[in-house]
Amino acid sequence: MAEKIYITTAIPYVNGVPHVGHAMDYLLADVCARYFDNSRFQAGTDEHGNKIFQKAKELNIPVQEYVDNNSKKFQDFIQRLGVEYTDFVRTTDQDHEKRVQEIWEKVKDRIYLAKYEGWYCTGCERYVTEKEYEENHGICPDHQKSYERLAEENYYFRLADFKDQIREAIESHRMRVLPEFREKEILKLIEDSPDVSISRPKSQLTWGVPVPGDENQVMYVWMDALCNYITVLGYPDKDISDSWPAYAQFVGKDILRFHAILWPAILLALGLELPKNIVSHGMILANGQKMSKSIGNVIDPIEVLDKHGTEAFRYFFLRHIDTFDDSDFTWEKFEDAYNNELANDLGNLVQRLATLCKKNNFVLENDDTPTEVESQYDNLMREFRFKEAFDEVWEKVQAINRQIDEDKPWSLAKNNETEKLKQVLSSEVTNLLEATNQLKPFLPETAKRIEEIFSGTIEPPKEPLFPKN
RNA sequence: CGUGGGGUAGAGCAGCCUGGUAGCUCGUUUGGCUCAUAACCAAAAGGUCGUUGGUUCAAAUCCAACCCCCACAACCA
Repeated sequence: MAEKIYITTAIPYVNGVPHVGHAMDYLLADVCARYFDNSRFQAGTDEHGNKIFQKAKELNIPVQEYVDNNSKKFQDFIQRLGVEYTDFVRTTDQDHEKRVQEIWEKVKDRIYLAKYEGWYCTGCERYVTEKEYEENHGICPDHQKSYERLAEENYYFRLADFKDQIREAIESHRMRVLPEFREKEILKLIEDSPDVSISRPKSQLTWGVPVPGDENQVMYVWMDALCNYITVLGYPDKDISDSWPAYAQFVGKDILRFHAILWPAILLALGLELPKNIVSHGMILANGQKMSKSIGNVIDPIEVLDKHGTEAFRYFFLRHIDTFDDSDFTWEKFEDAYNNELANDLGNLVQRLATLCKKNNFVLENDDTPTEVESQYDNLMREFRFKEAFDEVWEKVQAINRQIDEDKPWSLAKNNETEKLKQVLSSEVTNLLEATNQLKPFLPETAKRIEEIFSGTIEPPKEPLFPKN
C-alpha cells in the first residue's frame, strides 16, 4: 500500500461556537481526502490564550471544562458536515503540550529574548500597531481608553534565517501556495516580515504551554497552534515520515501568512520537509458584507444544516462559494441553488431516469464500474480547483437531461423499438453513474443513494432525493 | 506613493497571463415535450467590457495615467 496522503485543516480557536467560515476548511479538505481515498486527515481545536481564559471566568466555569465543551461542539459540527477525519488534536492534550515543549527545545538556537515595546490597550489586553494607534488618535474605539506605552520581554523566533529558503521553496513550487494571487502576496510579504514574537510574560498570559527553562514565559499562539500538524502525528517521539510532509494544508486567507512563512520556518529549523501545498480559501460574506456580531448579519451554519441537511450544505459551499476567493452567502442564493440545481437538475433527473427504467423493465447489464478516463475533472481536482471540478460534474448532469430529451425513450417505448430503447437507457444510466462517480467527493451520501437506485432492479425513490419546499 | 484583488447584460460571475466574431448561470419573454419533483428541452430579448490616451491590421485582453469598490496591514474564520 502506498504511503498515505496527509491532509490538514486549521484548528479553530474555541472561544465561540462554530462559524460558517470554519466549514470551508473542513469541506475543502474533505473533498481532497475523498478524492485521494488513501488519506490521513487531521482536525483539531486551538484552546489556549487569554480570550478563552477570560470567557471561562465570565461564565464561571473551570477553563478546562469550558474548552472541553467547545471542542466537542466543533467535533459535532465537523461530523454534521459529513466530514471524516482520522486524527483529532487539541492543544490542551497532554501529548501535544509535551511535544510542543520538546519542539521548542529543538529550535532553541533560533529563539532569542528581546524587549517589545508598543501601545497597549488594557481593555483589549493587546498591543496595537503604530498605524492603528494613529488612526484611533491614541484612544481604543472599543473601550474608550487611552493606549498605554508598555514594554515587556518576549521570545522571538528568528524568521530572518529562513526567508531565502522559504522564498526559494515557494518560487520553485516545491511548496506551492495556492491560489496564485495569494502566492504573489506572500512572496511580497516575506521581504519585510520581522521576527515573530512567540511568547508572553506569565503575568499577562497564564492559560498556555509554559516555555521550557523559563518559568516567567508562556508560549503564545503560534508555536503552540502551528505545531499541532506534527504533534498529532507523534512528532518528535515518533517517526512521522509515512505522513509528513503534508500533501495539502487548508487554511483561511487570514492566517495564510503564518502558514506560508512562519510555519515553514519552524519546519526548516526542525530539519523537516515543507508541505507540498498550502491552499487558502476566502471568507464568506453575508450580502456582500463581512459577517460580524456587531452588524448582526452572522449566518449560523447549524441553522443551515438543520433546515436543509448536510448534502445541500456541502453543495452550496463547494459549488457556489469560490474555492479560493471571498464569496457571498444569502438565503436566497442558497434556496435558488437548492431548488434549481439539486432538486430540478439532479433530483429530478434521478427520478425521471429511474422511472423510465422501471416502466421499461430495464436493468443495467454490465455493472462494471464506468471506465475511468483522465479528464479535465481530474486535472482540476489535482489543482485544488474544486468548484470548477464540481461545475464540470454538473455539466454532465445537465447533459444527461438534454440527452433524454433528444433520445425520447418514451416514444421508442410507444413504437416498440425495444432494442433501441435498451441501448438508449443503457447509455443514459451509464452516463449518470459516471457523473455520480465524480460527485462522490462532493456529495458522498447522494452519490451512494444514486448508485443504490440504479444497481440491480431499478426502483425510483419513494422520497425524492431533494424534496422541494 | 503600504500590499493584494476587483469594476464585463437586471443580478452573480467566466474570459485577460498565451490580442482576432463578447460567454456562463439565475431572472425575463416565447415555443416544444410529457419519462419526471408545475420538472425537462429549445429559442429570443438584454452589454459604450470603470474613464481617458497609447501600441497594433486588430484591444475586454498588452502599456500608461486617472476614478471608484473591497480585503489585508503581529491573534475578531
